[in-house]
Amino acid sequence: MQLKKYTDYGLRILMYLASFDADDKCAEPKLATIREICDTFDLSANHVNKVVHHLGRLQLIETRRGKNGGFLLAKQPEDISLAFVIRQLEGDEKWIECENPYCVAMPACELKGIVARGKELFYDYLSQYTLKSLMVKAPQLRQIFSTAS
Amino acid sequence: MQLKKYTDYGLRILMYLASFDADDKCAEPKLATIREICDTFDLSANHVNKVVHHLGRLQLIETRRGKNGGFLLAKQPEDISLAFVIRQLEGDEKWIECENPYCVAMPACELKGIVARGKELFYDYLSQYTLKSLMVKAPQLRQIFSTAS
DNA sequence: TCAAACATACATTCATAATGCATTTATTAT
DNA sequence: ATAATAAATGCATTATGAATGTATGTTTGA
Ligand code: SF4
Ligand code: SF4
Repeated sequence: MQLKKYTDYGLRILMYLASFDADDKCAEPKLATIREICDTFDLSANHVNKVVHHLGRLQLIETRRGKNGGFLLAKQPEDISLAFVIRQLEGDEKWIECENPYCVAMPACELKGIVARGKELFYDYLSQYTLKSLMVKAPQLRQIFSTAS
Repeated sequence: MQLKKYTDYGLRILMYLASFDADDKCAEPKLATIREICDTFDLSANHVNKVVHHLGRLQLIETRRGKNGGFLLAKQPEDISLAFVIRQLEGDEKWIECENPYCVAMPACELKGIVARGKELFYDYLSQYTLKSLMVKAPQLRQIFSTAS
């Protein structure tokens, strides 16, 4: 019972982007690159590669190929729901798998419903937070990110 | 992000015991055995063995070795909290691991706290349910369990 | 046309849940 | 006493999926 690193990596990437996004309002924000993220967080380039691609497909970031390419937030931080991000990156599977193999208790089991509602409660709770909620210490984050090797 | 089968097996065992427990109030309830559980749910004997042992250590069931041995509920179903059972069987690790390897964002990261509170919210929600909550269809469960090969 | 950057596909490694096997210990009916 | 039964315990193995690695393709700007 733990979030995948994959999911957390996605959130780190968004936090990274948002922390610099807040920097200059009007100007076109500088694009970040996979290399940059890997250097900052000391992560595997290929893993980050996939997460970035995923975030792109989710339209949370805009990716640009080619020289001087990279990616940037496609929305305002306050419009990026943590519930959405985590649900999508994590996958939305049931927290208990009752088929596969089939459980005889199924027809009369209250448990699966209780756990399913617990899961929804977790996401409901997360839905009150956005990427902006993670930016209360944006200057410190920016400081950390820009000094990290 | 899914509960371990191990955890679900534990809950099935408790449900099994409770469903028959409700049967006769005053008489010493019949003991269930690992073999019985395995036959009913079509599970691996050794896996169930471990879960039963764990439930015993948690004082949720009383185990008896030797001929005519087995196990039975050590408490009333209404005194067995689902939050406790799931937390114990599942293990109580953090849902995001920020050390191992160490994440540079740590000092300024709001995310870890948000997720940790979400986890607690999940368990708070579960704490309003007990094994008895799973017994609303006890007769049907008993029916299923007694007819399952 | 070259180099930089993401896109894509596939292969491999690693962690751990899940399962299997063997033996020991306790209990009780015979 | 003894044999049968059932849980306790320890260790080995397998299966699954996350995590990571390798390779190549594609787009884009200088
Ligand atoms: S016991 Fe209930 S929750 Fe668990 S597998 Fe069976 S039906 Fe699903
Ligand atoms: S980003 Fe925050 S939650 Fe994720 S690992 Fe780093 S400190 Fe922990």
